[in-house]
Amino acid sequence: MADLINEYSMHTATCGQLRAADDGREVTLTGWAWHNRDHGGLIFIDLRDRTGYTQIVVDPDCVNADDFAKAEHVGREDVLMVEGRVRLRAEDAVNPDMATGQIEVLASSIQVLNKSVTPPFAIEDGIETDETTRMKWRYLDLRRPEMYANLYLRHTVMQALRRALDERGFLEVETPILANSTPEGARDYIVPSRPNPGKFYALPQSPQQFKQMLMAGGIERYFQIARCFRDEDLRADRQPEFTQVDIEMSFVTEDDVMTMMEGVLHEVFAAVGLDLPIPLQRMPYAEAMDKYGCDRPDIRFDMLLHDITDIVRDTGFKVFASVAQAGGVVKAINAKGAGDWSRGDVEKLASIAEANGAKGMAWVAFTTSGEEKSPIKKFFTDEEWAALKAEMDVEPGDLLLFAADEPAVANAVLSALRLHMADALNIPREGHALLWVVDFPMFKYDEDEKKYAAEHHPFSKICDGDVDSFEDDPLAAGSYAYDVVMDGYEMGGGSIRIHDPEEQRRVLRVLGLTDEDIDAKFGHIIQALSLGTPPHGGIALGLDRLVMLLAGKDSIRDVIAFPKTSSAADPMTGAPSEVTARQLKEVDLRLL
RNA sequence: GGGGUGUUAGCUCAGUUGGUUAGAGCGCCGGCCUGUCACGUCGGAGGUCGCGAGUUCAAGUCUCGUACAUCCCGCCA
Repeated sequence: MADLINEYSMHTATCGQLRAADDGREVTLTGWAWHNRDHGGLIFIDLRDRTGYTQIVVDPDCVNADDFAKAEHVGREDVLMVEGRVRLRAEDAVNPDMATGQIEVLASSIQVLNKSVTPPFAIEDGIETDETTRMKWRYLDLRRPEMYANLYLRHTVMQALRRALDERGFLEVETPILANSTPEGARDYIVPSRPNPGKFYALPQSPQQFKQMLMAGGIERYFQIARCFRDEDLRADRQPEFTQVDIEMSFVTEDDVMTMMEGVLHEVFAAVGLDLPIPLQRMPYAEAMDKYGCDRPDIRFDMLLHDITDIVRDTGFKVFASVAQAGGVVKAINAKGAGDWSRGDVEKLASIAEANGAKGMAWVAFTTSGEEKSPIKKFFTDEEWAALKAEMDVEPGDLLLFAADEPAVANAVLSALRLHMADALNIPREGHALLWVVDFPMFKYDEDEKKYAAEHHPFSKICDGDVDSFEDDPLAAGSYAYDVVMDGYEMGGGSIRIHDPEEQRRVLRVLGLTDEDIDAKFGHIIQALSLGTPPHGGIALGLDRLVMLLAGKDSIRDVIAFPKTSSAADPMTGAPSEVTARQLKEVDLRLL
């Protein structure tokens, strides 16, 4: 074994990097047997490592009988060490689709370092194997070149972030994983504390409080590539643990944070070969909601929402008129190119509208042959119809889809339909589009809980013009918060924080906390603010989402080495699992 | 918590109106093969049709329940 280790250290080449210029080199290659083509008297083995693959030629005239016999029985994913000589391929044997296709390695010896049983799925790009199967044998999945490329991309992004932030004077500081439960926000993952029976840590939903304490501690510029935990249901872009690039700065304005972030992102994009034009567009929250129906608009295509409430306020179509007169809104999108869809296909869209809270979905189709097909046209006057067509810029081939409801529902419905129609109509969404969404409201009203909640989080600073009286009309108060949106995803968000202890206390009171709650849960923050915490602000980027989008994937699972399934389980390790009675007793817990 | 889709060979899937012995491609095993690169070719093995009930003379197929996966709504300060 010692000899083998020494031989490993004598590697002279990797499988993916040999070229015609290497002709004649004696090399030692290690890797996995990928494809094996046994021609009886001559055997080809594609040997793969993380850099690519090379064709090994096993000729009985060049290896001993033992090694030839080994080559005959090489199976997929066997781990090999091959010694041999690089040689140019004959002209008609060159493989132009292969990076190393100019050459091959004529083996002089073959060692099998480890046999593999037949793998449960092919180690190839583009496989359509079920994700659970891939996750159960994740180490095999990671051998696939595209998965290595995803992790390499992630690495490149992380290194570029570290470099860019270091150059700007940021200190990388680690904050606790065993933290405190917070009353606001997502459900916590909790961890029992053995020395403190009946008490629990919470895994951090973000390092938010710690990074503010670091500002109180005079660090001034902090960052961390931080693991965050939220015990909420999963999505394609949500895992129970995920990674934030967490950043905080003292003595800054919104503009300072956004400008700094633009510079960092520009360098990150450059590191992966992309040009990110900066400064980024800044869109007020209200405009995003008005035109796109959501606060994370994909601005790579239009199909904007139009407010037609005024046009239909007195129309004979009672659904529209009653919503308009009751203070709701009637909005519409124009899906150009869907005007010839069958009635059945159009009506199937109603299920998307209903999934987002609509009671129904009105539509008008303008066929390319000039017909106007709609169940609602008969209710409109000629003037209303003309105004509608003018507002929606109607041409033959258009399909109008309507939502009439309270603004939040109408926006949600049309936002979902807009994205669906962009997919259905193959509207190009290539490249990347980033923008800032700014001017967020401080509060929203939670109808279920019958109380106010923070739109971003309760540490965001309230706009100067609203700060004296936000208790009177919380929903009217703005905050110095900003999101960075990429390709229709919320890729990051941040704010200038409250540094006045009384303002912080007032905000928490609006959220329904008593002074006792505030002292118990946020006393350390209030106290820090009263002890010379500088004005500060920051941002957190969703690293998984950023890398996912840069990799062109639609799930963050593809850019996380060991992700979890939709039930937050790991099919490979079996986590989560039961613990022993003794373990429970040690932390003073009993299962119900 | 709710809705959609799915679960058949190691992998990806097909399986008609409920009907006899459940198929294909790839992979796997064996034979042949000295220029292939998704090698070719000949042969072979491989199935508790997710699980549990029910209807029926008969269930992969119909009904109910359930588990898991995946997408979405709620949720995610």
